[in-house]
Amino acid sequence: MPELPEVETVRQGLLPVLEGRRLLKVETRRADLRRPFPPDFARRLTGRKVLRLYRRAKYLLAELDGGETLVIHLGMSGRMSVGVEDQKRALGAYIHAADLGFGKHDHVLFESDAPARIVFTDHRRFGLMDLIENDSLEQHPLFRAMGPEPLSNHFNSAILKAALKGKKTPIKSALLDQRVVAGLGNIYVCEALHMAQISPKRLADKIQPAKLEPLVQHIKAVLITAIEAGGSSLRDHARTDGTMGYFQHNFRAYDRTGQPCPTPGCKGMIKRITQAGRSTFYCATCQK
DNA sequence: CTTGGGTCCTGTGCGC
DNA sequence: TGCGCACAGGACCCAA
Repeated sequence: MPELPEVETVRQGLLPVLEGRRLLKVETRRADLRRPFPPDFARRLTGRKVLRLYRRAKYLLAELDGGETLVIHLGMSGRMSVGVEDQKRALGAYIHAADLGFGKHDHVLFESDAPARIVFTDHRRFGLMDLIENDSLEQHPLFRAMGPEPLSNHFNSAILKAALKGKKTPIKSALLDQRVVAGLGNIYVCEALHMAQISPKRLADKIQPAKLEPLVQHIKAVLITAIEAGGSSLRDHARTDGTMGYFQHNFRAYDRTGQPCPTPGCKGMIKRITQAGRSTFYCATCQK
């Protein structure tokens, strides 16, 4: 599910209940997600204070007192929700018993001293959680080869040019490669390529140099706009309060098969093709 | 080294 | 209404 804008939206929703707060209780409700939780995961988290909640690419990172960082990846279907009972209690509303129960795919519970009850739900279980020493975070296999953060100054046309040099894959696949730029997924790659009017089939090292800077700017722009919209809510993504993002209403190409191309003056239709096993949506008329 | 394909898992929507 | 298949915001792992 979540690409950078969705993870950022989740981070912002969790800030008031996690950053500067202490974890009073942590409970895992099964032994693994994509892989097992680290040894004593819940026990090692209990009582720790979250000094800072930040994001790297699609990872949520909670820096804890004691020199370790809780690493969370939402996979395809992961959600974090702040318990409705906390919101209702704040409003003085009646708390329904069902609000306190667990669903079938609620895998991790965090309680902070906000106070708040935060539930991680992930029906496909492609998500992961780990606890890593701060000093070894950058060298950790999850982050070691990761490319630049797209909204930072470390992501620019010169860096992108170097990263694409010699790449034999289509640009669509290259931009999904987290070593090239970290945080894009299927939606925002399709959207950025449409905005930049670059064909997803064009080989990565064959992009005209003059088109690289616009591509970089469109990538940044679509991410920023999507964050402002609270991300895209298709199937699984919701904000931590359960409300939906609305960037899906701004899609130009993604999931718009058969609809007219929104590029001004373009008479094309959005097509769906498969690249590297994933759907690509684009306009063959204006994307060259 | 790079690249492509299969795989993990569950749920949903479609055509028949 | 049921069944089977395709597909879903991701990213490993392994073979070539």
